[in-house]
Amino acid sequence: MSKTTISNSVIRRLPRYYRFLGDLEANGYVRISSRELAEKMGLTASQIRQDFNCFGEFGQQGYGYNVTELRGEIGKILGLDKCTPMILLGAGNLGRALAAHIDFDNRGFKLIGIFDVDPELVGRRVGELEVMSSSSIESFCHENHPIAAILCIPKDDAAKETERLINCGIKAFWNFTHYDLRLSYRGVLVENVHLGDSLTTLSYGLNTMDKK
Amino acid sequence: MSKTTISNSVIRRLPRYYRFLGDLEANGYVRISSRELAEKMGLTASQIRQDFNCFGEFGQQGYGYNVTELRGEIGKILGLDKCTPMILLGAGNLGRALAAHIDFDNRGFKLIGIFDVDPELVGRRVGELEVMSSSSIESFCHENHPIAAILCIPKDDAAKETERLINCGIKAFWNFTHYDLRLSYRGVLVENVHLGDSLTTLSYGLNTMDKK
DNA sequence: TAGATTGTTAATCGATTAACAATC
DNA sequence: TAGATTGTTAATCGATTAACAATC
Repeated sequence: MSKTTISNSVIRRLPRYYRFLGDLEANGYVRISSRELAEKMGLTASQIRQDFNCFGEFGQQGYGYNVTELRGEIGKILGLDKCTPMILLGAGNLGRALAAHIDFDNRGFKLIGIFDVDPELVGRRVGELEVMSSSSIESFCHENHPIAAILCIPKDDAAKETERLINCGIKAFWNFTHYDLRLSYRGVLVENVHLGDSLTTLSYGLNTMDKK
Repeated sequence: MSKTTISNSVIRRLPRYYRFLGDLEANGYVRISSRELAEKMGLTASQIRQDFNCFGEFGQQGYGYNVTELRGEIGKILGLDKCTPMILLGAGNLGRALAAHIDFDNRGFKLIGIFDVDPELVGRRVGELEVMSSSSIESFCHENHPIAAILCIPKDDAAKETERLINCGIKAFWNFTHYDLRLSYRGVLVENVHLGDSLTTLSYGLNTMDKK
């Protein structure tokens, strides 16, 4: 029976399931059991069945799960059949790399605008888009109604620009800023990516390893 | 009393403590109580005290914690006083952006070499370094002994290159590949960063928000 | 000394794992 | 039908929160 509230731990595992199921599909798998999937992913079969059953009954007793079907269901749960318009603030190294590197289409988004304050960068081509001046964000949003935004701007601008984007109708932030975005406007989402923190945990690991 | 095994949840919070304490220090804070820090970080005072006490007694009853001192202790725990030599594999968009964008020095690392298979990229300057040919990895490692590596290479090369780097003495991987690095060579660390998965959870959030 | 706040133990909460009846 | 594997309930484990004695 499907649950009403899904725990964060489950949500974080969904994209990974989706990814593994895609690989299995590409390798010609038609069916898979929770036991076999657990083995491949380094989880327990119990956990996998619990996770899926948060959303419905996708399997069949005695058979397992149909790979394509299950992947489709998880894709729908993740909203990957959608195509939410997204903009990027900050066309520096990282911003440009994300614009070029991320497969937005297969993750439920479409990148439709890139902005920077630096006149040197304005007009520069990044993939299919041309960097626009930050001053035109309002008019652009008024016309094109993006719903999500990537933040690749300096820490000190983050609070101000976020406020501004919320006023432009942005509802979801993918934040690469060194600023901990933790706003609680009702109905505004934040996904913080602290690459520095991630690297730091690696340093911790090496440090404690040495001491053993 | 300090614990022997530290849970992963605690470890993941350490870099964030370190970051917040840095901000506090920059803003002239000398002391802070667990209650006040909890408020700023969106945690509970209990949790903060529990976390710190995994490593020792850093506070003082009736006073709280000395900001600079506590930050220093956490920095030491994280190994930020070290300077582990690190190399980068893959000088594409993302690789170059990381090389330029990440503050390695303040996270316990030093980037000392960048490699790519593409002859077009070899010789290109990225920050202070020049991209080298992947074929010279072995000789470079033999001479310079890097301990950590960033993987920004295609998914299909990940398994092979990882193996190769382990043979060169690499002990820690910061993996941006779409490949789930989950090797269990004794004494080899992996930090997987799945940017696509992170964006996908944002899609999930928007998708479920809409349905309410 | 009185007030504040830690370090630490006990209680609660939530997530993972185990078990098993239901059923394909 | 027998074997396999799910969906789901119960048991366990771990992490978070609450409480409070110790002490600055």
